[in-house]
Amino acid sequence: MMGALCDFCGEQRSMVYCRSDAASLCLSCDRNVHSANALSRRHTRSLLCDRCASQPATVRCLVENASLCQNCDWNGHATGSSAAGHKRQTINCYSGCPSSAELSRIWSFVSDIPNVAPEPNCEQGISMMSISDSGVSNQDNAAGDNNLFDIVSATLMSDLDTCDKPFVGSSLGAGVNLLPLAPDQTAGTEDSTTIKVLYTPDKDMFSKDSIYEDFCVDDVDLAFENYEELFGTSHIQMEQLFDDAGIDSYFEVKEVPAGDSTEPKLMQPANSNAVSADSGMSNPGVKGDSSVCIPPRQARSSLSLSFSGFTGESSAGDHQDCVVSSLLLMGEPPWQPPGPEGSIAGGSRDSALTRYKEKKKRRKFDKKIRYASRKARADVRKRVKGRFVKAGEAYDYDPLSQTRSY
DNA sequence: AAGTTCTTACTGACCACATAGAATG
DNA sequence: AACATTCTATGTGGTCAGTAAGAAC
Repeated sequence: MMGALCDFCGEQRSMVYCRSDAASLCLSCDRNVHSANALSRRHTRSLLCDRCASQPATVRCLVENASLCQNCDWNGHATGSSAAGHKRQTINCYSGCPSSAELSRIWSFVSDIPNVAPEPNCEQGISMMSISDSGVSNQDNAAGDNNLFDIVSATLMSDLDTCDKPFVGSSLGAGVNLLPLAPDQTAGTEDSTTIKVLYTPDKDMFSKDSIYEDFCVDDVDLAFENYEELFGTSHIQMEQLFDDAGIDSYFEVKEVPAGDSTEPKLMQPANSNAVSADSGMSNPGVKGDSSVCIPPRQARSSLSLSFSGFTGESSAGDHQDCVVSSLLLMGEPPWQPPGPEGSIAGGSRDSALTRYKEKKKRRKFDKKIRYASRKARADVRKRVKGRFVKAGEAYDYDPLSQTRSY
Protein backbone atom coordinates (compact mmCIF):
# COMPACT_ATOMS: atom_id res chain seq x y z
CA MET A 1 0.00 0.00 0.00
CA MET A 2 1.31 3.37 -0.91
CA GLY A 3 1.40 6.10 1.62
CA ALA A 4 -1.26 8.41 0.23
CA LEU A 5 -2.95 10.43 2.91
CA CYS A 6 -6.64 10.70 3.54
CA ASP A 7 -8.25 13.46 1.47
CA PHE A 8 -10.40 14.46 4.39
CA CYS A 9 -8.19 14.50 7.47
CA GLY A 10 -4.89 14.56 5.65
CA GLU A 11 -3.34 12.65 8.49
CA GLN A 12 -4.20 9.02 8.26
CA ARG A 13 -3.22 6.75 5.45
CA SER A 14 -6.04 6.46 2.94
CA MET A 15 -7.41 2.97 2.49
CA VAL A 16 -10.64 3.27 0.56
CA TYR A 17 -11.85 5.19 -2.42
CA CYS A 18 -15.31 6.73 -2.75
CA ARG A 19 -16.33 7.25 -6.33
CA SER A 20 -19.14 9.62 -5.51
CA ASP A 21 -16.88 11.91 -3.58
CA ALA A 22 -13.89 11.18 -5.78
CA ALA A 23 -11.92 10.97 -2.59
CA SER A 24 -9.47 8.64 -0.95
CA LEU A 25 -10.24 8.24 2.69
CA CYS A 26 -8.89 6.56 5.76
CA LEU A 27 -11.33 4.18 7.38
CA SER A 28 -12.07 6.55 10.17
CA CYS A 29 -12.99 9.42 7.88
CA ASP A 30 -14.80 7.00 5.60
CA ARG A 31 -16.99 6.05 8.49
CA ASN A 32 -17.53 9.64 9.58
CA VAL A 33 -18.22 11.04 6.15
CA HIS A 34 -20.43 8.21 5.03
CA SER A 35 -22.49 8.03 8.15
CA ALA A 36 -23.48 11.64 7.76
CA ASN A 37 -26.80 10.96 6.08
CA ALA A 38 -28.75 8.39 4.19
CA LEU A 39 -27.45 9.62 0.89
CA SER A 40 -23.82 9.42 1.78
CA ARG A 41 -24.33 5.99 3.27
CA ARG A 42 -25.27 4.82 -0.18
CA HIS A 43 -21.92 5.80 -1.61
CA THR A 44 -20.15 2.67 -2.70
CA ARG A 45 -16.52 2.40 -1.76
CA SER A 46 -13.72 0.05 -2.44
CA LEU A 47 -10.16 -0.52 -1.41
CA LEU A 48 -7.63 1.85 -2.83
CA CYS A 49 -5.33 0.55 -5.53
CA ASP A 50 -2.00 -0.45 -4.05
CA ARG A 51 -0.16 0.58 -7.15
CA CYS A 52 -1.47 3.96 -8.20
CA ALA A 53 -3.20 4.84 -4.92
CA SER A 54 -5.64 6.98 -6.81
CA GLN A 55 -8.25 4.58 -8.10
CA PRO A 56 -10.52 2.04 -6.46
CA ALA A 57 -9.15 -1.45 -6.49
CA THR A 58 -11.33 -3.98 -8.19
CA VAL A 59 -9.17 -7.05 -8.07
CA ARG A 60 -6.68 -8.66 -5.73
CA CYS A 61 -3.63 -10.32 -7.24
CA LEU A 62 -3.03 -13.35 -5.09
CA VAL A 63 0.48 -13.79 -6.41
CA GLU A 64 1.65 -10.23 -5.84
CA ASN A 65 -0.58 -9.86 -2.80
CA ALA A 66 -1.70 -6.50 -4.06
CA SER A 67 -5.01 -4.79 -4.63
CA LEU A 68 -5.20 -3.26 -8.05
CA CYS A 69 -7.50 -0.97 -9.95
CA GLN A 70 -8.56 -2.03 -13.40
CA ASN A 71 -5.95 0.07 -15.07
CA CYS A 72 -3.06 -1.21 -12.99
CA ASP A 73 -4.37 -4.73 -13.24
CA TRP A 74 -4.60 -4.60 -16.98
CA ASN A 75 -1.23 -2.96 -17.27
CA GLY A 76 0.39 -5.38 -14.88
CA HIS A 77 -1.30 -8.48 -16.16
CA ALA A 78 -1.39 -7.75 -19.83
CA THR A 79 -1.82 -10.65 -22.14
CA GLY A 80 1.55 -12.08 -23.00
CA SER A 81 3.30 -10.81 -19.94
CA SER A 82 4.73 -13.13 -17.37
CA ALA A 83 2.16 -11.93 -14.88
CA ALA A 84 -0.77 -12.63 -17.15
CA GLY A 85 -1.50 -15.92 -15.46
CA HIS A 86 -1.63 -14.55 -11.95
CA LYS A 87 -4.59 -15.69 -9.99
CA ARG A 88 -6.79 -12.79 -9.09
CA GLN A 89 -9.76 -12.33 -6.87
CA THR A 90 -12.51 -9.79 -7.19
CA ILE A 91 -12.65 -7.12 -4.55
CA ASN A 92 -16.12 -6.23 -3.44
CA CYS A 93 -17.42 -2.75 -3.05
CA TYR A 94 -19.48 -1.83 -0.06
CA SER A 95 -21.77 0.87 1.12
CA GLY A 96 -23.22 1.78 4.47
CA CYS A 97 -21.15 1.96 7.63
CA PRO A 98 -19.35 -1.32 8.04
CA SER A 99 -17.36 -2.03 11.15
CA SER A 100 -13.77 -3.14 10.95
CA ALA A 101 -14.95 -6.67 11.55
CA GLU A 102 -17.27 -6.48 8.60
CA LEU A 103 -14.53 -5.04 6.46
CA SER A 104 -12.26 -7.82 7.54
CA ARG A 105 -14.85 -10.28 6.35
CA ILE A 106 -15.05 -8.91 2.86
CA TRP A 107 -11.38 -8.09 2.66
CA SER A 108 -10.00 -11.14 4.34
CA PHE A 109 -6.72 -10.63 2.54
CA VAL A 110 -6.10 -7.30 4.23
CA SER A 111 -4.35 -7.85 7.48
CA ASP A 112 -4.09 -4.33 8.82
CA ILE A 113 -7.60 -3.00 8.92
CA PRO A 114 -7.69 -0.50 11.77
CA ASN A 115 -10.29 -1.02 14.41
CA VAL A 116 -13.15 1.23 13.44
CA ALA A 117 -16.43 0.95 15.22
CA PRO A 118 -19.58 1.75 13.30
CA GLU A 119 -21.34 4.99 13.98
CA PRO A 120 -23.96 4.65 16.66
CA ASN A 121 -26.50 6.40 14.50
CA CYS A 122 -25.72 4.36 11.50
CA GLU A 123 -28.59 1.97 11.53
CA GLN A 124 -27.79 0.76 8.09
CA GLY A 125 -24.92 -1.64 8.15
CA ILE A 126 -22.77 -2.80 5.38
CA SER A 127 -24.20 -3.41 2.00
CA MET A 128 -21.90 -5.38 -0.16
CA MET A 129 -21.89 -5.82 -3.87
CA SER A 130 -21.53 -9.46 -4.59
CA ILE A 131 -20.44 -11.34 -7.62
CA SER A 132 -22.07 -14.54 -8.69
CA ASP A 133 -20.74 -17.06 -11.07
CA SER A 134 -23.23 -16.27 -13.73
CA GLY A 135 -23.05 -12.57 -13.43
CA VAL A 136 -23.74 -10.03 -10.83
CA SER A 137 -26.50 -9.42 -8.43
CA ASN A 138 -26.96 -6.95 -5.74
CA GLN A 139 -28.03 -8.26 -2.42
CA ASP A 140 -29.30 -4.97 -1.28
CA ASN A 141 -32.12 -4.38 -3.65
CA ALA A 142 -34.32 -3.16 -0.90
CA ALA A 143 -32.07 -0.25 -0.34
CA GLY A 144 -32.09 0.62 -3.99
CA ASP A 145 -28.39 0.62 -3.78
CA ASN A 146 -27.44 -0.80 -7.11
CA ASN A 147 -24.53 0.78 -8.77
CA LEU A 148 -23.86 0.12 -12.35
CA PHE A 149 -20.21 0.86 -12.14
CA ASP A 150 -19.58 -1.41 -9.28
CA ILE A 151 -21.34 -4.15 -11.10
CA VAL A 152 -19.64 -3.48 -14.35
CA SER A 153 -16.20 -3.07 -12.94
CA ALA A 154 -16.50 -5.94 -10.54
CA THR A 155 -17.68 -8.33 -13.16
CA LEU A 156 -15.35 -7.03 -15.75
CA MET A 157 -12.47 -7.85 -13.52
CA SER A 158 -13.70 -11.12 -12.17
CA ASP A 159 -12.07 -14.28 -13.22
CA LEU A 160 -9.89 -13.03 -15.98
CA ASP A 161 -8.20 -16.35 -15.89
CA THR A 162 -11.29 -18.33 -16.45
CA CYS A 163 -13.13 -16.53 -19.11
CA ASP A 164 -15.83 -19.07 -19.53
CA LYS A 165 -18.64 -16.69 -18.92
CA PRO A 166 -21.66 -16.63 -21.16
CA PHE A 167 -20.88 -14.63 -24.18
CA VAL A 168 -22.97 -12.11 -25.92
CA GLY A 169 -21.67 -10.37 -28.95
CA SER A 170 -20.31 -6.90 -28.90
CA SER A 171 -19.63 -4.53 -31.68
CA LEU A 172 -17.03 -2.70 -29.70
CA GLY A 173 -14.78 -5.53 -30.44
CA ALA A 174 -14.99 -7.13 -27.05
CA GLY A 175 -15.58 -6.28 -23.51
CA VAL A 176 -18.70 -5.53 -21.63
CA ASN A 177 -22.24 -5.84 -22.71
CA LEU A 178 -25.06 -4.50 -20.67
CA LEU A 179 -28.02 -6.66 -21.31
CA PRO A 180 -31.34 -6.79 -19.54
CA LEU A 181 -31.96 -10.28 -18.37
CA ALA A 182 -34.84 -12.18 -19.68
CA PRO A 183 -37.38 -12.95 -16.97
CA ASP A 184 -36.21 -16.51 -16.67
CA GLN A 185 -32.70 -15.30 -16.07
CA THR A 186 -33.55 -13.10 -13.17
CA ALA A 187 -34.06 -15.80 -10.65
CA GLY A 188 -33.53 -14.39 -7.24
CA THR A 189 -34.16 -10.85 -8.28
CA GLU A 190 -37.44 -9.10 -8.26
CA ASP A 191 -36.49 -6.39 -10.61
CA SER A 192 -37.01 -7.38 -14.19
CA THR A 193 -34.80 -4.54 -15.31
CA THR A 194 -31.78 -5.96 -13.57
CA ILE A 195 -28.80 -5.60 -15.78
CA LYS A 196 -26.52 -8.52 -16.24
CA VAL A 197 -23.00 -7.85 -17.25
CA LEU A 198 -21.26 -10.45 -19.24
CA TYR A 199 -17.57 -10.63 -19.62
CA THR A 200 -16.47 -11.68 -23.02
CA PRO A 201 -13.74 -14.22 -23.42
CA ASP A 202 -12.13 -12.29 -26.22
CA LYS A 203 -8.66 -11.71 -24.88
CA ASP A 204 -7.74 -10.02 -28.11
CA MET A 205 -9.38 -6.99 -26.67
CA PHE A 206 -6.01 -6.20 -25.22
CA SER A 207 -4.24 -6.53 -28.46
CA LYS A 208 -2.53 -3.62 -30.07
CA ASP A 209 -5.09 -3.04 -32.74
CA SER A 210 -8.00 -3.45 -30.47
CA ILE A 211 -10.36 -0.62 -30.09
CA TYR A 212 -9.84 -0.97 -26.40
CA GLU A 213 -6.26 -0.06 -26.59
CA ASP A 214 -7.29 3.22 -28.08
CA PHE A 215 -10.50 3.78 -26.28
CA CYS A 216 -9.58 2.68 -22.83
CA VAL A 217 -6.08 1.80 -22.02
CA ASP A 218 -3.85 4.59 -23.10
CA ASP A 219 -6.30 7.40 -23.02
CA VAL A 220 -8.27 6.91 -19.90
CA ASP A 221 -8.49 4.56 -17.07
CA LEU A 222 -10.31 1.44 -17.96
CA ALA A 223 -12.51 1.55 -14.96
CA PHE A 224 -16.08 2.50 -15.67
CA GLU A 225 -16.02 4.61 -12.60
CA ASN A 226 -13.83 6.96 -14.52
CA TYR A 227 -16.67 7.81 -16.80
CA GLU A 228 -16.18 11.45 -16.04
CA GLU A 229 -12.65 11.30 -17.27
CA LEU A 230 -13.68 9.12 -20.13
CA PHE A 231 -16.32 11.51 -21.30
CA GLY A 232 -14.93 14.51 -19.57
CA THR A 233 -18.32 15.53 -18.33
CA SER A 234 -20.83 15.08 -15.64
CA HIS A 235 -24.50 14.49 -16.21
CA ILE A 236 -25.06 18.18 -16.42
CA GLN A 237 -23.14 18.29 -19.61
CA MET A 238 -25.42 15.73 -21.12
CA GLU A 239 -27.06 18.39 -23.16
CA GLN A 240 -23.67 19.39 -24.42
CA LEU A 241 -23.32 16.01 -25.93
CA PHE A 242 -26.52 16.48 -27.80
CA ASP A 243 -26.02 20.02 -28.81
CA ASP A 244 -23.04 21.33 -30.61
CA ALA A 245 -22.35 18.64 -33.09
CA GLY A 246 -24.33 16.23 -31.00
CA ILE A 247 -23.53 12.74 -30.02
CA ASP A 248 -23.21 12.02 -33.66
CA SER A 249 -19.97 13.86 -33.63
CA TYR A 250 -18.47 11.11 -31.55
CA PHE A 251 -19.71 8.22 -33.52
CA GLU A 252 -20.23 8.63 -37.16
CA VAL A 253 -23.86 8.62 -38.13
CA LYS A 254 -23.75 10.81 -41.15
CA GLU A 255 -24.92 9.42 -44.35
CA VAL A 256 -22.13 8.25 -46.51
CA PRO A 257 -21.92 8.08 -50.24
CA ALA A 258 -23.49 4.95 -51.52
CA GLY A 259 -20.30 3.91 -53.14
CA ASP A 260 -18.24 4.17 -50.00
CA SER A 261 -18.60 0.71 -48.61
CA THR A 262 -15.71 1.16 -46.20
CA GLU A 263 -17.69 3.57 -44.05
CA PRO A 264 -20.38 1.55 -42.39
CA LYS A 265 -23.42 3.39 -41.23
CA LEU A 266 -23.96 3.17 -37.56
CA MET A 267 -27.35 2.92 -36.08
CA GLN A 268 -28.91 6.03 -34.74
CA PRO A 269 -28.28 6.34 -31.04
CA ALA A 270 -31.91 6.31 -30.09
CA ASN A 271 -32.33 3.06 -31.89
CA SER A 272 -29.12 1.61 -30.72
CA ASN A 273 -29.79 2.01 -27.09
CA ALA A 274 -30.27 -1.61 -26.38
CA VAL A 275 -31.31 -1.21 -22.82
CA SER A 276 -33.88 1.44 -23.32
CA ALA A 277 -35.23 -0.27 -26.33
CA ASP A 278 -35.50 -3.56 -24.59
CA SER A 279 -36.78 -2.19 -21.38
CA GLY A 280 -39.99 -1.40 -23.14
CA MET A 281 -40.00 2.05 -21.63
CA SER A 282 -41.36 4.77 -23.76
CA ASN A 283 -39.08 7.68 -24.07
CA PRO A 284 -41.02 10.75 -24.94
CA GLY A 285 -37.99 12.96 -24.92
CA VAL A 286 -36.11 10.98 -27.46
CA LYS A 287 -37.24 10.87 -30.98
CA GLY A 288 -35.65 9.28 -33.92
CA ASP A 289 -33.50 12.26 -34.53
CA SER A 290 -30.62 12.11 -32.14
CA SER A 291 -30.01 15.79 -32.48
CA VAL A 292 -33.27 16.62 -30.79
CA CYS A 293 -32.53 18.82 -27.85
CA ILE A 294 -33.71 17.04 -24.75
CA PRO A 295 -34.19 19.01 -21.59
CA PRO A 296 -31.46 17.75 -19.32
CA ARG A 297 -33.57 16.45 -16.52
CA GLN A 298 -36.06 14.88 -18.83
CA ALA A 299 -33.31 13.17 -20.62
CA ARG A 300 -31.91 11.95 -17.36
CA SER A 301 -35.27 10.73 -16.23
CA SER A 302 -35.75 8.74 -19.35
CA LEU A 303 -32.38 7.21 -19.09
CA SER A 304 -32.86 6.52 -15.43
CA LEU A 305 -35.99 4.62 -16.21
CA SER A 306 -34.09 2.53 -18.59
CA PHE A 307 -31.71 1.72 -15.82
CA SER A 308 -34.22 1.74 -13.07
CA GLY A 309 -32.23 -0.71 -11.09
CA PHE A 310 -29.28 1.56 -10.92
CA THR A 311 -30.38 4.66 -9.23
CA GLY A 312 -28.21 4.59 -6.17
CA GLU A 313 -25.35 6.86 -5.38
CA SER A 314 -25.42 10.55 -4.92
CA SER A 315 -27.37 12.90 -7.01
CA ALA A 316 -24.61 13.38 -9.47
CA GLY A 317 -23.29 9.92 -9.61
CA ASP A 318 -26.50 8.12 -10.25
CA HIS A 319 -27.35 10.13 -13.26
CA GLN A 320 -23.91 9.78 -14.57
CA ASP A 321 -24.36 6.09 -14.42
CA CYS A 322 -27.11 6.38 -16.89
CA VAL A 323 -25.31 8.81 -19.08
CA VAL A 324 -22.23 6.82 -19.60
CA SER A 325 -24.13 3.65 -20.05
CA SER A 326 -26.31 5.10 -22.67
CA LEU A 327 -23.38 6.64 -24.38
CA LEU A 328 -21.59 3.40 -24.50
CA LEU A 329 -24.64 1.73 -25.80
CA MET A 330 -25.44 4.44 -28.23
CA GLY A 331 -21.98 4.19 -29.56
CA GLU A 332 -22.49 0.68 -30.67
CA PRO A 333 -25.23 -1.18 -32.39
CA PRO A 334 -26.69 -3.73 -30.03
CA TRP A 335 -27.01 -7.41 -30.31
CA GLN A 336 -24.41 -7.92 -32.92
CA PRO A 337 -22.47 -11.09 -32.94
CA PRO A 338 -18.75 -10.99 -32.33
CA GLY A 339 -16.28 -11.05 -35.09
CA PRO A 340 -15.33 -8.82 -37.95
CA GLU A 341 -18.79 -8.53 -39.36
CA GLY A 342 -20.05 -7.33 -36.05
CA SER A 343 -17.39 -4.76 -35.41
CA ILE A 344 -17.07 -1.30 -36.67
CA ALA A 345 -14.58 -0.54 -39.33
CA GLY A 346 -11.40 0.64 -37.76
CA GLY A 347 -11.01 3.75 -39.84
CA SER A 348 -14.40 5.14 -38.99
CA ARG A 349 -13.98 4.39 -35.36
CA ASP A 350 -10.51 5.83 -35.25
CA SER A 351 -11.71 9.05 -36.73
CA ALA A 352 -14.56 9.15 -34.31
CA LEU A 353 -12.18 8.60 -31.45
CA THR A 354 -9.88 11.27 -32.74
CA ARG A 355 -12.73 13.72 -32.84
CA TYR A 356 -13.80 12.62 -29.41
CA LYS A 357 -10.37 13.24 -27.99
CA GLU A 358 -10.13 16.65 -29.60
CA LYS A 359 -13.52 17.63 -28.35
CA LYS A 360 -12.69 16.30 -24.95
CA LYS A 361 -9.83 18.73 -24.73
CA ARG A 362 -12.07 21.62 -25.67
CA ARG A 363 -14.91 20.74 -23.44
CA LYS A 364 -15.68 22.98 -20.56
CA PHE A 365 -16.64 21.74 -17.17
CA ASP A 366 -19.53 23.19 -15.31
CA LYS A 367 -20.85 21.48 -12.25
CA LYS A 368 -18.13 19.44 -10.71
CA ILE A 369 -16.98 18.93 -7.20
CA ARG A 370 -13.73 20.84 -7.12
CA TYR A 371 -13.11 20.66 -3.43
CA ALA A 372 -13.99 17.40 -1.76
CA SER A 373 -13.32 18.97 1.62
CA ARG A 374 -15.99 21.58 1.01
CA LYS A 375 -18.42 18.95 -0.03
CA ALA A 376 -17.61 16.94 3.04
CA ARG A 377 -18.24 19.92 5.24
CA ALA A 378 -21.44 20.84 3.48
CA ASP A 379 -22.55 17.27 3.92
CA VAL A 380 -22.37 17.59 7.68
CA ARG A 381 -23.46 21.18 8.09
CA LYS A 382 -26.60 21.91 10.05
CA ARG A 383 -29.45 23.59 8.24
CA VAL A 384 -32.75 25.34 8.58
CA LYS A 385 -35.03 24.65 5.67
CA GLY A 386 -32.06 23.66 3.65
CA ARG A 387 -30.06 26.76 4.42
CA PHE A 388 -26.87 26.64 6.37
CA VAL A 389 -27.10 28.05 9.85
CA LYS A 390 -24.47 29.49 12.10
CA ALA A 391 -22.79 27.14 14.47
CA GLY A 392 -24.66 26.96 17.72
CA GLU A 393 -27.90 28.31 16.33
CA ALA A 394 -31.12 26.34 16.19
CA TYR A 395 -31.43 24.01 13.29
CA ASP A 396 -34.08 21.79 11.88
CA TYR A 397 -31.84 19.34 10.13
CA ASP A 398 -28.59 17.80 11.22
CA PRO A 399 -27.14 15.48 8.59
CA LEU A 400 -25.01 13.80 11.22
CA SER A 401 -27.83 12.81 13.50
CA GLN A 402 -30.71 13.17 11.07
CA THR A 403 -32.70 14.61 13.88
CA ARG A 404 -34.61 17.81 14.07
CA SER A 405 -34.15 20.25 16.90
CA TYR A 406 -37.79 21.29 16.88
C1' DA B 1 -62.05 24.81 -29.64
C1' DA B 2 -61.15 27.78 -25.83
C1' DG B 3 -60.66 28.81 -21.08
C1' DT B 4 -59.76 27.55 -16.26
C1' DT B 5 -57.79 24.79 -12.69
C1' DC B 6 -54.69 21.40 -11.07
C1' DT B 7 -50.44 18.74 -11.19
C1' DT B 8 -45.80 18.01 -12.18
C1' DA B 9 -41.18 19.34 -13.32
C1' DC B 10 -37.57 22.49 -13.32
C1' DT B 11 -34.62 26.52 -11.92
C1' DG B 12 -32.33 29.59 -9.07
C1' DA B 13 -31.70 31.82 -4.62
C1' DC B 14 -30.53 31.34 -0.01
C1' DC B 15 -27.68 30.31 3.97
C1' DA B 16 -22.56 29.67 6.90
C1' DC B 17 -18.05 29.01 6.70
C1' DA B 18 -13.59 26.76 5.45
C1' DT B 19 -10.30 27.67 2.25
C1' DA B 20 -7.87 28.89 -2.16
C1' DG B 21 -5.80 32.58 -4.03
C1' DA B 22 -4.74 37.48 -4.31
C1' DA B 23 -3.00 41.50 -2.12
C1' DT B 24 -0.14 43.67 1.05
C1' DG B 25 3.61 44.28 4.40
C1' DA C 1 13.12 37.65 -4.26
C1' DA C 2 11.13 35.13 -0.57
C1' DC C 3 8.18 34.72 3.16
C1' DA C 4 4.29 35.90 6.41
C1' DT C 5 -0.02 37.93 7.20
C1' DT C 6 -4.45 39.74 5.91
C1' DC C 7 -8.26 40.11 2.89
C1' DT C 8 -11.58 38.56 -0.56
C1' DA C 9 -14.05 35.44 -3.40
C1' DT C 10 -15.53 30.86 -4.00
C1' DG C 11 -17.87 26.50 -3.42
C1' DT C 12 -20.66 23.27 -1.06
C1' DG C 13 -26.02 20.86 -0.37
C1' DG C 14 -31.06 20.82 1.13
C1' DT C 15 -35.07 23.45 0.84
C1' DC C 16 -38.35 26.54 -0.98
C1' DA C 17 -40.58 29.93 -3.99
C1' DG C 18 -41.47 31.06 -8.54
C1' DT C 19 -42.26 29.69 -13.20
C1' DA C 20 -43.47 26.83 -17.14
C1' DA C 21 -45.58 23.08 -19.33
C1' DG C 22 -48.88 19.67 -19.68
C1' DA C 23 -53.14 17.24 -18.19
C1' DA C 24 -57.83 17.25 -16.85
C1' DC C 25 -62.22 19.17 -16.92
